[in-house]
Amino acid sequence: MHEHDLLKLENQLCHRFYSVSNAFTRAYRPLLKSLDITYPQYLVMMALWEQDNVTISQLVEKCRVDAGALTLILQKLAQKAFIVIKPSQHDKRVKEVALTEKGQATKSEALQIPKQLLCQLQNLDAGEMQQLKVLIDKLYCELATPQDRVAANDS
Amino acid sequence: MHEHDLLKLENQLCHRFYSVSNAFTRAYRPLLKSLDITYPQYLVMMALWEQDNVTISQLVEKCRVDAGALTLILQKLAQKAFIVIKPSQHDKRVKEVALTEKGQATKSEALQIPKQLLCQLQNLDAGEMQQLKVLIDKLYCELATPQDRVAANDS
DNA sequence: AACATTTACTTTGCATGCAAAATAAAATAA
DNA sequence: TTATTTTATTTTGCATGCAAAGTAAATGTT
Repeated sequence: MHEHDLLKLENQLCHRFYSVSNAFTRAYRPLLKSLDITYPQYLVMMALWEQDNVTISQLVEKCRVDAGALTLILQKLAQKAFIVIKPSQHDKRVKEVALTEKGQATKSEALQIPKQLLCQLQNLDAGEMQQLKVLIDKLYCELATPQDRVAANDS
Repeated sequence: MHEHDLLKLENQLCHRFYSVSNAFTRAYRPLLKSLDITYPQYLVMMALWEQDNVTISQLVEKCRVDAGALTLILQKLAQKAFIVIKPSQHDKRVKEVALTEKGQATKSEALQIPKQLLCQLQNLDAGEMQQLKVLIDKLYCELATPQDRVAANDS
């Protein structure tokens, strides 16, 4: 590859991730509409369905959502009565996030979402899907800042 | 995989793209700082370095940036004197985007960017990089809306 | 105990990303 | 030609993503 080609868009891995990530958000939007949540809010809900009663910093680590943005996301999920946010008893700095009954109940509806999306990805077989996951995880570990990397390896 | 696992974050391809895409943006920021441009602005500049004097809709298609957002991005690149935007002679609806001398000259500086970023990705060999690109392109074709897909196949 | 430091979040300011509505000009139809 | 429709781009309103500054509470230090 000539030096000149280094700046071509089609050679950029980053541009592929940019395109696909945005495409995912657009693809999820109609599926999430009936739940009345956005894609980042969906990430948070998935984390909570997997493990309830967690702190905000645990959500930041698991969802890889910006902490500042998460403050607003959680406020909106609380407004919609999916979650409740309460200060921790032991440490007043810490806030704990818990699913409400509505939040828990929504999980069964949400189970349809991945199924519907997978229908749009018939082109990729399970093996390719797995390959992608492995390669992307490898990529993330190198790309993430040192702090992020520590968090990623812990999980 | 149990139905229950369908909603686990670690099983979501979308979350991987979300994480990596954001990580790319953060990784590029310090490299782009000396050029005084943001990551989306960099995408537009790469497109222009590859082909100058293009219309806005051509940039939308090539960069896969939202048209509404592109209006602002182009305004900022014009403010910084990287580009000039002028209405087309033949069709007053169309606007043509052209690099200024400064915009052209910046290309040689920008050549350092991909090199610096690749240094952070030593973990992936050329073969894995290529695999990733192929798989992601395949994914994009399925994920993109019908309109997007037409555009992707044209290029 | 009093001060400095670290930690967990929130706030702020700026830059998109996105859908949907709005504009203006060109192409078509009647 | 006039009315209708399509096309290219912009505007609007809302939701992040991000770095950096700000807060308040817990820890550590002297």
